[in-house]
Amino acid sequence: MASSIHDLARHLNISIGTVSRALNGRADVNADTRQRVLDAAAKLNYSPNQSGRSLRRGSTHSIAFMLQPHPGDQQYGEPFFIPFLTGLQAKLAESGLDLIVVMGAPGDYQQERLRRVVETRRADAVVLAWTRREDERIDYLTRVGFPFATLGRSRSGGKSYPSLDLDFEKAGADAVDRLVARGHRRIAAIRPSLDLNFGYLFLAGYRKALRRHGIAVDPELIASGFINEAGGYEVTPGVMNSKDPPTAIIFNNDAMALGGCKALAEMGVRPGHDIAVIVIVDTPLCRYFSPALTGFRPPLAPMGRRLAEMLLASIPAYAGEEGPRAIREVWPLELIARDSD
Amino acid sequence: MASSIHDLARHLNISIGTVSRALNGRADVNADTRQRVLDAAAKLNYSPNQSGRSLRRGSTHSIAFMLQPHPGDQQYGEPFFIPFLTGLQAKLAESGLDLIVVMGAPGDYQQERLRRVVETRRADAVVLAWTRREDERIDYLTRVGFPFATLGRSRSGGKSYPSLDLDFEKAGADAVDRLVARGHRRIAAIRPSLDLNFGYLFLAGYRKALRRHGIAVDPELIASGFINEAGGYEVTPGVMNSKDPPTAIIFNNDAMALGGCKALAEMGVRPGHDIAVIVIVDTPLCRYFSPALTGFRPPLAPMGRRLAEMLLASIPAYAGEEGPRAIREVWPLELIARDSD
DNA sequence: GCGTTTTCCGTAAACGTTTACGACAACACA
DNA sequence: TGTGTTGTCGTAAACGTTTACGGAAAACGC
Repeated sequence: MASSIHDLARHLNISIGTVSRALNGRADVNADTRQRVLDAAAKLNYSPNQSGRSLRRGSTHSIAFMLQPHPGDQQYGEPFFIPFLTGLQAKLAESGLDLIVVMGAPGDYQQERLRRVVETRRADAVVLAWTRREDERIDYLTRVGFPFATLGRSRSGGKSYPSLDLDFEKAGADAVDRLVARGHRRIAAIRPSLDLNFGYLFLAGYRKALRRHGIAVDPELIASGFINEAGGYEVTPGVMNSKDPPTAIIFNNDAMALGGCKALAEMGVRPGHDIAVIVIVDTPLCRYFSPALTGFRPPLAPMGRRLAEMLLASIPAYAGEEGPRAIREVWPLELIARDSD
Repeated sequence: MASSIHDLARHLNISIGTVSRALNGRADVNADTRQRVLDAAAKLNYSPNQSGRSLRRGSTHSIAFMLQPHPGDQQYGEPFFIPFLTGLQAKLAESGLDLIVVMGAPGDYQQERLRRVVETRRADAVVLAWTRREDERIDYLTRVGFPFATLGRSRSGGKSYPSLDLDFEKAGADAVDRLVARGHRRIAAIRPSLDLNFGYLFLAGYRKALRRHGIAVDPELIASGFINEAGGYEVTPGVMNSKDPPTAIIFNNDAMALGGCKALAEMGVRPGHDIAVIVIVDTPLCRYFSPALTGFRPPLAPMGRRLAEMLLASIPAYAGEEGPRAIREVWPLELIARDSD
């Protein structure tokens, strides 16, 4: 059914070696025969068998992105990644690479899946997201020497791999600065319960800025929950019912903010009027919420493109003349002022 | 670095044929040697090279899901699919199959990517989502005889392939019934502009129910926009400014509803007070919105599992004794009453 | 004219599996 | 003792590529 390189060779009465060389643009083939091969390939609708090619070349020509629902996030997922993946895909496609997203079951933190991808050599490299402070995936990949890049930083694995992250620490501090400038002194922080590194960084920036303003950090104003609507909803009443309630809340992401605002509404407190709200990782949801939520919008698609570049630059086969190198970048996060603070 | 079947054979002093048979659980191998092979495989951390295996078997042991941002939906994506994919993955994993998600660039409607997957034999079957009324992807796949299943119906391709869909027509009608029972006669419908089949079905149900109640369908109350927040936001003022404005709006999905509610808020009309709102495809967003939006929640994870079963049942190699068959199902959509209508 | 280089192409091995086939031993049965 | 059966294993081919190697013919230098 599908035509192979042998079909082409038979059809043209030449050897398969020549066909392969013609197709792969090698120099030692007559311009004339090359054209004939190309024409025949188009006519017979030939495209190379991926398995045969990978087997021989020892590379799959594809990059894997690990995607996995979090525990406590069974119901819906993270729209965050789609534009990121779009950018990633676009850049990889320019180098003729395919992006495959491998799904895992919720909760098992990818170790199993990751091993499977690596050991069955399903991809030439992987991209990790939602890095943790100490990340066993990173340890594993560096240990076995498998190429990878991360969206987000980690303390694991040294500086040997490319990574791209947003400056959540600065965003946390900026949010505090903005709120303090508007007269707030009681500022709550709501972050994910998992040890995701961006939650940690955000909190570090929050703490630092508070201290800089001479405001004591009050543990009662810091809460953590699942990184979704339910998490924000469950955790917000706790900080509101503290002895000295906050006049402002910073949420780590949009879903938590949505849940939190629901809880606030049920308590009769209106975001933007009775309390200020800022969200760190903002999405279109924030813009279309009422009141529109002030937040920091990540440039996801450009980040995807850039991380693809960085990954490629770290792999000997794709790195340019400068040779392979592990680029690490941290991008600023820009505040978009809206109506909620 | 990675151990092959030859390494195992050398290590155990037996032939590669026997090793392979032992690993694959064939009958003609001594129970004793089988155990030794299994032990050695575990010890040497062996796992089969996917390319070699696919090449020989002629199958990749993986199923592809095509994911692609829509035009006009550049910025963020559709969280809808994550739980669906989780269910799909879980079921496929039980049969030892991998799920790979192949990303495309926004807007090109997958044709190119799909051809690539099929022609390079990257997967044994594909799963399509967001089916259109006439769907060239389906035409293509039936034409070349490549196995597939769809989430959603289509008029293309006859009844030769498995499909699972939700009863959007009934949901549309149910929404109208509910609103009419509560005294509404001016009911607007806001749906996606693309010819996605679920938008079409929803509108058909809406029309039918309206007629059943003796209410004329007013074209001014029907609008279509991009299937995201921006789409709902842009289109809602139009129907509100019609000569005889609606007292109720049915949105096709949560993102459009969010954008629409934003537009309503800016016009000073409050969902749940001044106007009734129902959304057809509801997500956690609807629950945590204020007011909580009445909607129809799709059981996404079970749908994923079921579609995997149906796909497997349609492929000779995986179908049971009944032989391959194309199961088609339409599931009911259950209304969850909340505060917005 | 001869020797040397260049151009182009065919041959065959290799990548890691799976599997049809046959070989051999052990055993059963007459 | 001969014949057939059963259990276990090795051999080798095959899947579709890529590529090192060598060879034939053409082109070139003198």
